[in-house]
Amino acid sequence: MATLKPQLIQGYQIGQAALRSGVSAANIRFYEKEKLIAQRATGENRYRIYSDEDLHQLRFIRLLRSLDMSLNEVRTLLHLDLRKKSHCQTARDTLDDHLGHVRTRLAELRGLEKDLVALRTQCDGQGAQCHLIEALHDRASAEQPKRVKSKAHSHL
Amino acid sequence: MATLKPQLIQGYQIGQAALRSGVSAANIRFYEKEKLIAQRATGENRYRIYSDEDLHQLRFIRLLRSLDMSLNEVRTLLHLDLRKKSHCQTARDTLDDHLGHVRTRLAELRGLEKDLVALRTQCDGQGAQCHLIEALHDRASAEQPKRVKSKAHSHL
DNA sequence: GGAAACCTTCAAGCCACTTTAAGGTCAAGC
DNA sequence: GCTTGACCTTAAAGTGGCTTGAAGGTTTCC
Repeated sequence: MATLKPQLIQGYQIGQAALRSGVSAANIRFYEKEKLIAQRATGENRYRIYSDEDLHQLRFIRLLRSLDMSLNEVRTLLHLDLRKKSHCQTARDTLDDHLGHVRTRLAELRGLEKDLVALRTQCDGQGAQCHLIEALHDRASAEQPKRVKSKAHSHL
Repeated sequence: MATLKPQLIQGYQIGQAALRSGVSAANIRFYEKEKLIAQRATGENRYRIYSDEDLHQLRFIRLLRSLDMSLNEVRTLLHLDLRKKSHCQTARDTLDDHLGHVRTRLAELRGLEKDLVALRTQCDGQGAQCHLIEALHDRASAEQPKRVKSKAHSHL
């Protein structure tokens, strides 16, 4: 059982930081390697030590990732200075861009759902009236090879 | 410029198969390696040759992929016999499973959209009234590290 | 002093491809 | 016959955002 131990004077070891930030230890190391967070390995035994501010940054990253932003978008937002007008603009643009990606993907998925529901009606579940597989093959025959998959932000 | 050349007596080379199926040549080779399609390299010069039936199968795979099914789901559906009742059941289950994934992802994305729109209102675009970055940091502080990312079908 | 529970690095695996490198084959034109 | 260029071949590495595993070091408790 992983538990929340009392804070050390110097800070939290990676396991506690993981527990308290919701970012796994391996993932924290990964973010460090990707330079999303600073290196925190200290001298003596090479254990990483994190402060409450570090925890905040980890939660911030987790929030942006939960909004499905890419690590590059996260990187952009991480280095913003609240006071600069140009940085406000950057934040807004990043958010707008991302909202665009999400809406595009939403439209695609709604189309998918419609297609799948339509296919689903081809099968009554009893076997006697199942034209599902035929329907799939018919569609394949009817398909014209025009479309190109959009690859940007396909992780959505 | 890639064009539709007349069919060879024996069939299509991989480039023509790609053009006519909508699956890229490299991807066709990849599907062969993954055993979604049979090996088609012939004797003399080791060029692959595809028949119209092969093209149909490629289009079938492309259709299922455009419905965002995983290669494993595609594999399942590829080997079904239309006449067997149990296979109808399998097809139906696969489709239902997949519909479930799509709907889950749709719900997630709708939540994301809502969150992003809410954040977006924090910025008026003039800089003077921008609380976007503060809002993001406030959220990070408020977040409780409970959630676990669902990894199954995360490609949706 | 020994076991459990931490921590470390480095490498590989996941998915569905795409891209690159280095080279073989073939038809047309000179 | 020789070149040019458009095909084709394989194998390997890159993409993104992680997770998992191996092999070992450290710390703490009994």
